[in-house]
Parts: sequence; C-alpha cells; structure tokens
Amino acid sequence: MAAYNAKMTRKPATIRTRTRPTSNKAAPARKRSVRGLARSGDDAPYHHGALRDALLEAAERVLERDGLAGLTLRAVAREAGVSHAAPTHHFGDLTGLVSELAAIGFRQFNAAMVAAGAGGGPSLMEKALARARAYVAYARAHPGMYGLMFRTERLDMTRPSLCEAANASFAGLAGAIGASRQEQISDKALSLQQAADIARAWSLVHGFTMLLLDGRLTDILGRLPAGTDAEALLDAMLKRAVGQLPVA
Amino acid sequence: MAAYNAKMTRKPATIRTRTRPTSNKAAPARKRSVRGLARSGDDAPYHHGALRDALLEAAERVLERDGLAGLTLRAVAREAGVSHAAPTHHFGDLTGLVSELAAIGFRQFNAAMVAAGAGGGPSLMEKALARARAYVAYARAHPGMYGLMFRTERLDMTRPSLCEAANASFAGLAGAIGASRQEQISDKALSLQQAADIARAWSLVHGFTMLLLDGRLTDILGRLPAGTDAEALLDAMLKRAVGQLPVA
DNA sequence: TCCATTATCTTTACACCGTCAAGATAGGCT
DNA sequence: AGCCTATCTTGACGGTGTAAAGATAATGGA
Repeated sequence: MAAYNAKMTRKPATIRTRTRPTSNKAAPARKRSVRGLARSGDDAPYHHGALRDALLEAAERVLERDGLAGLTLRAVAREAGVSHAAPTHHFGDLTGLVSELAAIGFRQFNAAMVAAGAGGGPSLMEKALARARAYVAYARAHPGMYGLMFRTERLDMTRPSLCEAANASFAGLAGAIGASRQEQISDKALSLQQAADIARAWSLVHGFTMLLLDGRLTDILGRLPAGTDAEALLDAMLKRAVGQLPVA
Repeated sequence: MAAYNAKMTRKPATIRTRTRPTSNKAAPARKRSVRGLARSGDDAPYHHGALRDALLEAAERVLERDGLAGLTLRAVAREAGVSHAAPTHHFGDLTGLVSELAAIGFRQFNAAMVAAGAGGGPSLMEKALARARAYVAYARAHPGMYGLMFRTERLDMTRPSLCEAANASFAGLAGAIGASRQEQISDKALSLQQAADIARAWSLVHGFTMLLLDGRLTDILGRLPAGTDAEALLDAMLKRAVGQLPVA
C-alpha cells in the first residue's frame, strides 16, 4: 500500500528519490509511530528504523484479521508497508517470523495463566480450575494465535525465544499440577503418576480447546439443555475430572 | 504418454530440501490397471476410466509419503499420472479432494475402533479402554491422515460423505460412553453430565493424540522412568481418568 | 451406421506464494 | 571525505490453486 507499491503502477521508475516519492495520500494503516526514530514527517523513509517490531505487530494484526491461512510473508510485509522481501533480513524465513510471533503468543498466554492463578481462589484446586478456564478463554479470544502456537509444522522450536516461552508455559502447567498435589515437580525425573497427571490435565484442556475451535463440539453443544454453553460444559467436565484427585 | 509429467520432472533440484523429499525418481507408479477399461498396453489413454478412485488412492499415498504439507492438488495429479487440472472435474476443489480423503480416513478410523471394541475385553470399561488405545494407535500409524481429519480449515464438512463418516465416529464414541455408564444416549437431547462425560473422554484422547503428534510430550516422555513409553503414559492417564466413574 | 452431444482430460494463463540474488540507500565508522 | 555495513527494494524463479478454452473419447439418438 505504501510507496513501493504505488511505484509498481507507474512506469517511469527512474525517480530514485525515495525520500518523498508520494504524498501518501490515503495512508491507510501506516502508523510509523513506533519509536522516536520515526521521522517528523509522515513519509516512508528507506530505512524503517524499527521494522522488526513493526512486522511482528503487523503479523499479529493479519493473523487476527485473516486467520492462519492469511498469515503470509507477503501479506505481513504489505500490512507493514514495506516490500515483500523486507522481512527476510529480520527473520530469515516465514517459519522464523511465525515462530517469533508464536513466542509472543506464548508470553501473552503465560501472562493470562499466572494472572488467573493469582486471582483464582483460596484453595489450590480452585486456582488450578481458574487456570484451566483462562486457558480455554485465551484460545477462544485468540484462536488464530492458539492455532499457530500448537501448529508445530509451521514453527521452528529451536528458536530460543519460542522454545523458552513454550517451556515456561509447560513449567507453569506442571507446577500447578504439582502444587495441587502438594508435591514438588522435579526438572529432571518424573514418576509415572506425576507424568500421567500432568499429561491428563494438559490433554484434557488442550483437546477440549482444539475440538471447540475446530467446531467439533457444536453437535454436543446443540443438544445441551438450554442455557448451557461451552463454558458450562467445560466447568462440568473439569469438575468431573478432578473428582477423584486426592486434595480439594 | 504423460508428456506433461516428463516435462516437469527434468530439474536439477539441488537445493529444495523441503518440497520434494525423496520420490518421483523412478516409475511414478502409473498402475492404470484399475478397471477393464484400461487399454491392453501400458500407455495412458486420454480417458482414465476410474480417475476419481485413482486420485484418492494417489492422495493417500502422497499424504503418507510427504505429509500434510505435501498434499497438494498438483502433487496428487502427478502421482496419479494425469494433468494438474484433472482433479478439478471430479472434486471441484482442493478442499473437495481433501474432504473425500478425510472421509476415507474416518471410515478406516471407525473400523479400527469397532474392531477394538469388539475384541477389547469382557467388561464395558475394558472395551472403552481398548477403544481409546485404538484411537491413539490409529493416529500414530496415520499421523497425516489424523491431522487432516481434524484440520477443519482444510475440510468441507457439508460434504455428505465426510459429514456422515465424521458423525459415525462421534456416534461410536458417544455410544461407548453411554454403554460404559449403562445408559442410552439420545440423538436429540443430552444431560449436562452426559455431555460432560462424552466431551471429557474425547478431549482427553484427542488432546493426548495431538500433543503427542505435535511433539509436545517429548519433554514429559524423556523424563519418565526407563522403560515407559507413550503407550504406558496413555494407560496410566486413562486408568487415572476412569478411576471415579461409577461402573467398572 | 454416423454424427452430435456430453463427459472427461489437457493446455494455457493468471494471481499469489516463498525464496534467492542483485541493486539502491542510509547510517555509522575511521 | 570515503568506505562499510545493515537495511530495504527490485526482479526473477519455481511452486501452488483455479478458471477458461481446447482436445479427445464415450455415448446416445437419427
């Protein structure tokens, strides 16, 4: 949408005066207010200044607007107002950009979880339930992001930022399970019972989330008594699942 | 014969590690023996005769060989030995082909489940556990197919064949849950408890499957006591989950 | 029997995609 | 001042889905 694109439509292409090629008449979403580095004018300098962050913000916008299928390298570049090859220098790859975006998602996700755990309730079990509710709530609020975070084929898990954020998420889950059993979860070894409890909690809430986001639960939800929605179903499910746990 | 294909295959392919892993080098498996309509010779007649089925078989082969990312309309046409636009007439769309393939997957999946339920064990609970094990085993044996079946964004759930096969799968699950509770599951209405039990079982096993296929459980599996693998973890998880159910 | 119609398959073309290579520009350094 | 490097643009290539038009076989009616 920006200057480079407008230049495609006009033939001469001899003008290299990048400093002021167009008046940027419509200026749809150019923003460019990210850092103090931005020029006083509203034009598009050759060097962006904070393109990396701008690209990530643009990617998040594209993801929320057009979904996972629309999250394209070129679409992100278009949204950020730069050329289609600009992201390459900062992320190397589509996988790179997408992985950094997923890392951001994991950090948001983790923040939502610890907030829910902090304000959950007096008992450890209530805190765990609050975390589970926050888990599903985040995924419903950001379905594209959640799908991205758990769509491994599009991610590069060896990226430090992503790996760290995802591990933090897992550590939070394991810690919450351990706390609800009043045990300490070791970083090194796990008993089969501990592992089974962690995997059970995660599988339950992740599976519910995926089925819900993929529309696989509409049949069930449609046959429920009136007034009960997905949240009520989740609550009933969780209460059923924690029924036999030792502590309450 | 297949001039369009010979034209495509001539390429050095020095880089390109991603799109073409290993195949398409010797004898693209022309087969062409499907019906008596095939010519006596091994050449390629203009009219295939049974292209629809051949395309579905080719698609399944491509999916198992190259995964979901390689399941491309053109790749399927290549594998079947026809032009890239041939599938359009039979499936209309990539979504159409993929949906028909997913329907086949659901039918295989359902067959595996009823077989597991039939030979599961004497008690209803053991039958249900056998079904759960068969569920995960199918997904591990056909990860691409399972991913396709639950990747709603690539499917058209309004297709009768797919919708029917997916509904049969759900009905089998609901019936098994109902049987283990010695209740009858109605087609029309569900109590919150019934719905919660169905959603819980499905979420648990689907979530475990997805996490396992996406490599999200490797951390847990790596910290398990020696000799315990994913199946042992699943078993421990299931035993934990059914601990509080009324009937055994 | 023969021809017209229809279904099937191929060819061609277009827009979009990711990625690479080469050129242009700006900021920073000595 | 002059070079250097990072950043961004341009252009190209092969890949993809899909639509339109052409080619070919099968079918059905005279």
